[in-house]
Amino acid sequence: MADSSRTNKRSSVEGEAQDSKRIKTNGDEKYNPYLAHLNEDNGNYSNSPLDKMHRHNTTALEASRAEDSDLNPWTGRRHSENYFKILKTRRDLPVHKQRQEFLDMYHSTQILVFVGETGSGKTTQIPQYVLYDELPQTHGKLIACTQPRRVAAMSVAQRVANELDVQLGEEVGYSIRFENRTGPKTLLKYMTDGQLLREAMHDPEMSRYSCIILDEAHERTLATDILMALLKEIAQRRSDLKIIVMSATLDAQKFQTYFSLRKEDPPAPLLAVPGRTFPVEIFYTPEPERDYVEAAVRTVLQIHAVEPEGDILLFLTGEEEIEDACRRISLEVDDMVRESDAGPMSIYPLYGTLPPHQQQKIFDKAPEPLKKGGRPGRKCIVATNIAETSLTIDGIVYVVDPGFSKQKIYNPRSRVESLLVSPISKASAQQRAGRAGRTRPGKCFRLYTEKAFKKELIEQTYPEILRSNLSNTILELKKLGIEDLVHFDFMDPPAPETMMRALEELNYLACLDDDGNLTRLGSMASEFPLDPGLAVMLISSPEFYCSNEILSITSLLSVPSIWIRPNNNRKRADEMKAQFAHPDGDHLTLLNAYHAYKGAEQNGEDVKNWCHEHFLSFRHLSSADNVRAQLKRIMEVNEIELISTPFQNKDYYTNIRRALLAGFFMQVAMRESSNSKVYKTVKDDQLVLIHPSTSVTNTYDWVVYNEFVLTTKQYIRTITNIRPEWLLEIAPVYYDVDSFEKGEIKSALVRLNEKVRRRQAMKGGR
DNA sequence: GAGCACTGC
Repeated sequence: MADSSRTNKRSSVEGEAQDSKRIKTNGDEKYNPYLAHLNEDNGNYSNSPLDKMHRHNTTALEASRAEDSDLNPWTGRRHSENYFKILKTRRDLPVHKQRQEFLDMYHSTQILVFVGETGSGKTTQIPQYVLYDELPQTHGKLIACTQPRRVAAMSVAQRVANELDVQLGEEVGYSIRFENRTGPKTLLKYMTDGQLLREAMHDPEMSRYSCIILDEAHERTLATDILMALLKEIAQRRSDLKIIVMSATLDAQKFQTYFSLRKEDPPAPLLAVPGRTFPVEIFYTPEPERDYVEAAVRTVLQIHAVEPEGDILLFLTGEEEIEDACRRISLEVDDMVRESDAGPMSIYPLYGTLPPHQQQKIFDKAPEPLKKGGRPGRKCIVATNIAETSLTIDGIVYVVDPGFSKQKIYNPRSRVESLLVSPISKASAQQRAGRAGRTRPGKCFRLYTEKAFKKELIEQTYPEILRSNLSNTILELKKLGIEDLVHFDFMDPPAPETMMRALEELNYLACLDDDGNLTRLGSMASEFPLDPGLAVMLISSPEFYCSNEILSITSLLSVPSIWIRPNNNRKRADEMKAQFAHPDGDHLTLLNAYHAYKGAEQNGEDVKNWCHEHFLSFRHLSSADNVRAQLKRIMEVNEIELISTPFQNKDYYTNIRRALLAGFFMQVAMRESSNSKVYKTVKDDQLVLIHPSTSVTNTYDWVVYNEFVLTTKQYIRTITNIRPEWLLEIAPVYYDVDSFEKGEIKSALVRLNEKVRRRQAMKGGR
């Protein structure tokens, strides 16, 4: 059956392929097979086994033959010995057995859903199967495979380049922020999902690609969700574009249903490949645990006492909890070694803000027995969710899962994103358990009851799109040409209130006009990889004669904090920070620190050392520098002037403070009353305190703040003193007195208006 | 007088 349908299609497909050969698709003669002989190192298409293959009508056998040949069909060079070694292991992967089945399905449909568990080889193999069927060199369109994380895009691209026996950056490449390793010969490109989205803003039809593979779609990152919706639309206009959605098994059906293009269409076809993992035995507690950290520590010690050799992975929710648990485990293990001859244990904390060299330590070997023939040592890693997806550690046999993680939640009413310790989902619990079975059969100890697992845990973690502020997303979608956001076909549509809040904010920022259309400012703002407020501030900054400085501040605000404050040296760190402090605000303090850093660099100092001495993060300062360079390029393209007020000019800092308001006029707070430390945010009247990390010692009546943080109390963090008159001048629409509820802020604005009017009248009278 | 789940452009 399958064979005859393939033969039937052959004629028409062949016609297409020849057509596309005649057309020079991308203006680069290297891609035109008729000119290929002019190109010495790329001229083997005419003898290549690929020549006999017909696009969208190839077989697994043909591909295998091409792969087996002495000459590399993609480069014309002789295959290395290593290539054949790798080829052999590739053919042992579970996915290999289904290559023909995959091709049959790929040929018969425009969109297909592919599920494969870890170890199936889907991320490396499927794009290569597609490559041997798409034959991109005949028509010049690329194959893209997206990943949620940069490291994955880089390492998988390297792996696949090795498998195909080509140089990374040539036929196989990757593209991530700050690094594009692709070239004119590139046929297969790994990239982050965010990067593809950014490309789409300039190429909304994604016309450079003939096939787009979305990997790890089950993670449901914001970018993946937008891409899915976008691709679903594009697919209806571009019948030549193929789409593969790759996911873990659990939610395959949801993807299938979603990717049925029209209501009357059947669900998108599904291909499933088994993974290669070992069984993991699950244990539950008979009763709910009151204190999960305590229970987790106890469980780890118990494993160490009675279970055979094998490393332990414990999931907790954050840095503090992890460091605390590590200390407690370490003390107890010392006792066990002394009292009951237990084996040694190395304990490693693991969380995202840990510097990379400390993260690397988790890959150290487990310790040797203390004496010859003694009880074996083991490794215990205490990690956040980072070990659930981003980092895989081989050798884990025991997983301890208390069932919690910190999750971002967004409250559209108060417009606050915050982190909350919440129960994980079933999918997460399953993923965590799976970490125990990567190298041999393992055990997972869940510190909750089986009933709680079945009845209380939700199936899937809510996708990010339902838990985020969408201002940035909405701006991107407008730039992508989506007019009707209300009917835009998201897999999980965000709450209308979240959308309304985003539209409202973008309207106040003048990125959208009153009809919801993208303005010139909005279009320009979308070019920057920044939140809309920051982008608008940056674009407006030449009007305040300080775009150089605002560019620096913007970069510093878009990287993690540059201030280091070690627990054992807080005082010294604070003293150092005070050296950079500007009395008027933290934004200016940041700028001072950055200028000092650049100064040290220009003086030829050892900057790493200089940062260390000044309790500044070299890592984050240099990444701010990277961001600055990228933003600067975008400014130049958009002809946004780079200017400074001379430092000697008395308005140097005033201009910067005023410029901050151009993007952050909605993030202003007024002191509740003189002699109070409590502030009230404008319009939404939240009572807040200034975050203790501030370098500002004076108490000002009006401040602009960078972020609202909800922890033990409500704080505003990174603040700068402003004059309220500036608000009337810079954001007159937002500060229209009539739009304010009755209260202190409204009265203050009324008084302010009168003052301004009096002053103008006096000027006019003179 | 706090804290920083994790990504990404």
